[in-house]
Amino acid sequence: MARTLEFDYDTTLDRATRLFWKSGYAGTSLRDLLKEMGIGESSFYNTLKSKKRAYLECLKHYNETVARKRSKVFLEAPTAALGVRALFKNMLESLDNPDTPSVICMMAGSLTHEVLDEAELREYIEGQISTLQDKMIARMNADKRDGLLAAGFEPQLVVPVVSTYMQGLWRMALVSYDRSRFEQQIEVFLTGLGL
Amino acid sequence: MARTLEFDYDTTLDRATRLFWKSGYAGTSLRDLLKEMGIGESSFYNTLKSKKRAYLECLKHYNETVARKRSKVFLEAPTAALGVRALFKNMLESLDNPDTPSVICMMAGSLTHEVLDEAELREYIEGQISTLQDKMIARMNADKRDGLLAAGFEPQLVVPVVSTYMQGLWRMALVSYDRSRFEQQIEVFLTGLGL
DNA sequence: TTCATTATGTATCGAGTGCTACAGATAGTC
DNA sequence: GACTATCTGTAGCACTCGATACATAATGAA
Repeated sequence: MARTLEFDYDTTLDRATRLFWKSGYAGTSLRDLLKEMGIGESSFYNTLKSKKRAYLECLKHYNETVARKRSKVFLEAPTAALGVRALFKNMLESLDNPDTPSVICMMAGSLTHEVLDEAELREYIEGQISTLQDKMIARMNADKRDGLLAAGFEPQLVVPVVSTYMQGLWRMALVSYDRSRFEQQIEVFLTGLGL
Repeated sequence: MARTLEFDYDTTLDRATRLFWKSGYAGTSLRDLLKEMGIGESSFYNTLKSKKRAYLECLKHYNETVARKRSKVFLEAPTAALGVRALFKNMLESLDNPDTPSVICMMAGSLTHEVLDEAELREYIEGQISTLQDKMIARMNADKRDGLLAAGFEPQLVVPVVSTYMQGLWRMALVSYDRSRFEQQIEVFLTGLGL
């Protein structure tokens, strides 16, 4: 009934995601984006509606790929404590991997001044963070019942701390990253919390 | 011998600082800046040299005022442990204070993608962070000798963790801030580290 | 006063911004 | 082929960006 899309949407979105991830929202111009995606303005505004919406779409795509793997890494570990450790290990591997677009997680990188003005984006990020936190809390509570975590250990209090600390690590990596130092401080952090 | 400045440099820089602090580097246009400062292009480029240099100058100004008070808050506490607690309290007060330009510390807010491309800025931030960390470590070591901190407590390992966690808190506050929740997780964090 | 020096206001630069209008190309339906 | 519907390339929109050119105004030393 009508003309078909000439480009593959998923591939294109993936490329856009890598660019946004690397340079952030403000640091990525529409021209850069189009060049990377290999499409023209018309195709862009036809599928995605604006730059802002495109960013949100890319962030969702990021979550369904990279971030999804992370939560899988956590959930598939034999215990919650090991799961948290696996999360940090995954983070360090990402930092060491030269193929990673940016030194910072796209979700973490999205927590900027600009976010405050974009309600939809902020709410999405907020939701994603709390969803992951809930998964971690649930898993820890299960471990607690199984006696894998101390009776005094309180997941709903500890998890936000872990989550917040990770945000900090992503940021710190921007200014100076040294694997062994990071491993060292992560160890201090985790043992302090009883993980 | 020559014409004198018609505006007060310090006042003007202070205004610029508050604007940069509030909206970030990319989020602040030169026009906004000039309007807030109450000067023209000529005066701006005569004293500060470029927008980038202006931002760095403002960040330094921020450190000499706001951040300086913070480190004072830490150093003047009776013990290092109380000093760290005072730091977090100061942070919460800043978050609660409606007169604070931004919900995020300007130093923390400067840790963005853009920073990576600006060597001078990055090095400055790096230096400031490690300077504060060194002060904290020194103070803790003194407390340790005085028996105010456990013998097993290792300042050079713990301080980076505290520093990183604070960065994370500033970021988290951007998306959702609740004082009592923050107090709660800070308490969990600190007691875990033995502070 | 003369003069060099610096400060300021105005106008504008060229480049880049996100975005849109519009004509033409491509598809399925009749 | 005619018709409708969607896609795409090109050109350009109105605007903002950071930065600059230049004439003019103020200052103090000679």
